[in-house]
Amino acid sequence: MTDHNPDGDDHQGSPPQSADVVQPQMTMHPITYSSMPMHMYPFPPGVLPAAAPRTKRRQVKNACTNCQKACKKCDDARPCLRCVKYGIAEECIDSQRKERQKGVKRGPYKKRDGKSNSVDETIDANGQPGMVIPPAVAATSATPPIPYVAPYAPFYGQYPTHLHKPGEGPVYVPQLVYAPLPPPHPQPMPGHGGQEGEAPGYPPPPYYPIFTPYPPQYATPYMVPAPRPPEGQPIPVPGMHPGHHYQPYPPPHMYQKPPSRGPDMHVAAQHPMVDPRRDMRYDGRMPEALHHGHGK
DNA sequence: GTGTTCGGACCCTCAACATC
DNA sequence: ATGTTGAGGGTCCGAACACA
Repeated sequence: MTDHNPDGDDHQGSPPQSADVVQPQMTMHPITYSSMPMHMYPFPPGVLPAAAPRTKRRQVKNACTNCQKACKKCDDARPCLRCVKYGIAEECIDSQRKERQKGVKRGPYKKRDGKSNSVDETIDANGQPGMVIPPAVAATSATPPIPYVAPYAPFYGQYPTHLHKPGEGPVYVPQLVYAPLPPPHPQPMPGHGGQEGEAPGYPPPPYYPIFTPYPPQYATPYMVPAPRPPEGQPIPVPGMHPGHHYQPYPPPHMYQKPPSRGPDMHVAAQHPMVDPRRDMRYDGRMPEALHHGHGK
């Protein structure tokens, strides 16, 4: 509608692929916030707004036929994560979309009350320009959600915007955001630093996505506030490097196990840093029986 | 406990419409 | 030309169910 996503079809820099296993032709798997419903963003406790507004979920532009049939989350890559997971990568093709019908007459528009819809301004909380409030955010709430409001964020992170168009590079704006969890077993990632064409999607150990979408309750123990930069110093544009934001990794027992339910959750158990509902990983199991015809 | 199905809420796209 | 509106049509969450 009038809303737009603050997070785009972001293609974050990604950890190096491990080509041998699941991704014969690795394409980018936007496993980051693009595949992460915004209501799942990791807020540390105590910082989470009392009544955290439900945030929008992201959708891919075009789901593959398999995901479409199964009504499951797809992603932009082909093969998509889900198809890869179920070993049907070769069947992972874009579904056909109907042509939008034209010539549909519409009645006159209602005027918005109060008229002027000039919402988003690039004025930050200090009254300084530079803090870009994504249109959707600004337009949908009188008080912008936390990630965009505070002059200084409790945590620094990177929030890919949706302001770029296909063909353009993603636009990253330093945002007031909470840092993601680190991987449980940090390992040197060869050539890491966000490589193009990489698939953060299914990193067999030791590779893990930098962004690990976790529900808040599972994402708290090690998140620490990023230090406020010294006076006069610019707010650092955070990289996706855990070292910017985290305390040392906790022992595995400190991880809470996500609620187990459904097949995807099973995968999670093997990859504790993964919220499988948002971000499945290949586990070599057979594909589910894809039901046919949803009749919608 | 794990895997599948699917209703329906949610989201995106984009043509029609409105305003400058 | 540019901005806004809002409906069409797609995505996928999450509850319910089935199965091992």
